[in-house]
Amino acid sequence: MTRPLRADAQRNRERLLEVAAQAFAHDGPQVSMDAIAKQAGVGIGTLYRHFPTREALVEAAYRKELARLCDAAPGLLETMPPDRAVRAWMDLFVEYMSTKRGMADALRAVIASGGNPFAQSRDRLLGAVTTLLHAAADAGSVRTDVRPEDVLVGLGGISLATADPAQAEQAARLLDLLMDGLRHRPT
Amino acid sequence: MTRPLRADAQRNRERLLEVAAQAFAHDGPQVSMDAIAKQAGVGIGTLYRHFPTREALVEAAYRKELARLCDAAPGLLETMPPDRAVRAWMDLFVEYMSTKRGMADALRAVIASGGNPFAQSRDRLLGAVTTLLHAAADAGSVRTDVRPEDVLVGLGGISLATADPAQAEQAARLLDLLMDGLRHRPT
DNA sequence: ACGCTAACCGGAGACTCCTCCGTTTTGCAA
DNA sequence: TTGCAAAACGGAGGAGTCTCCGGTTAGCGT
Repeated sequence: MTRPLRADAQRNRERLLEVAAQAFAHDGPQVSMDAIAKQAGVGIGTLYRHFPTREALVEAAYRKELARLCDAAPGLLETMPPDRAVRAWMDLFVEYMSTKRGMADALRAVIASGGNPFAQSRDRLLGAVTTLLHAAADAGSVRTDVRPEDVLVGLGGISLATADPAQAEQAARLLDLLMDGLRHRPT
Repeated sequence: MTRPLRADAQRNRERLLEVAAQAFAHDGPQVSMDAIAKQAGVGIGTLYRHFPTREALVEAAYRKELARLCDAAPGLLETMPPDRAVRAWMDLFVEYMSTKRGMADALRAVIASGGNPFAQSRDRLLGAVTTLLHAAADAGSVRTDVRPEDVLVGLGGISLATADPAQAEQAARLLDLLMDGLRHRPT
C-alpha cells in the first residue's frame, strides 16, 4: 500500500503546500480553502483529496518548522541545567503555537478527534518532551512519575487557553506552575 | 442604557433560550442555528440579534447550570479539608465542561477573543475559585502567591486539551499535577 | 383613542466548508 | 506505439454561518 503518488499528484501536492504556507503567513490562518486552491491552480476537490481537513493542511504546511522546535531540545540540554532546559523549551512551545495561530486550532481539532492525522508531528513532540524530562529526572530536578504525554497535553492546554497574545504573561505563570508540579515530590 | 426589552423581544429571547437548551441536550452542541430559530418560530436575524454568536447562545443557555457549579464550592468546603475541596471542585469543573461539550468550545472562543460576552459567568467562576483558594491558603495547604485567574484559565486549558471523553484519566492526572503545583512552596 | 417613532422582526444573500461524481490524465503492459 | 484501467482532477451543489436592511409593531405621549 501507499504506492508512490502519480507524478501529477505529487506536483499538485507540493504546489499546494507551497501556496498554503505563503497564504497562512500572508493572510492569517483563516484564509479560505477555495482561495488556496485557486491560487495553486487546482480545484477544491484536489485540495481536499490531498488534505482532508483544514487542519491536515495546516499541519503539513508547518511540519518542517515544528520539527525544528523538536530538534531544539538537545541543544538546550547542552547549554543549561536540565530543569531550566525543560522550562525554556516550554516557552518555545507556547511561543511557537501562538505565532502560528492556526496551529493551535489544528492541535485542538486533533486532540478532540483523537486523530492520527497528526501522528507524525505528535510523535516527534513526544520524543522531545521525553528527552527533556528524562534528562531532568536523571539530574534529580523533576519527579519520575510523570508521563510525557501528560506534559505534552498540558502544554497544549496552556497554549489553547492563552491563545491571545495579550495573555503571554499568564502563559508564563502557568508554565511556572506546571514546572512546580513537576518538581513536586509525591509524599 | 440597557433600557428594558420590548415585550415581544423579551418573549422571543426566552423562547430562544428554552428551545436552545432543549436542542443542545437533544441533538448535541452543533445543531444548526437555523434549526433553533425555526423551532422557536423566529427568523435567523432575530436569533443573531439576541445572541450575536453561537457561543453567546451556548453561554446563555447554560448559565443557570453553570451557576450551580459555582455554588457547589462552599458546600465542598464544609464537608472536607480545603485542599481536597479544591481538587474535588476541579473535577466538577472538568466534568461539567466535558458534559456540555459545546461549553468548552464557547469557553475557548471567549478566551481567544478576550471577550466580555462571558463576563457574567466568568466572574462567577472566578469567585468560586477565589473562595476555594483562599480557604486552602488559610489552612496552609496551598501556596498564597497564585492568582485565581491563572487557576481558572489552567482549568479551562485542561478541559480544552482533554475534551475527548476517552481522556478523562489524563485530565485527572493533569489536575493532580496542577494541585501539586499549587502545593509547592516557592523556595 | 390615535399617531408616530424607536426598536424589533425575518429572510434573502454573500461566503465558506466540504462532498460527490462525471471527466480527464497517467503510465504500465502488450 | 497503442489500449486501458486506475488514479487524479475539478467544479457544481448541499449545508451552514452570519449580515444587512426594508417592512412591521409596540407602547409612549397627547
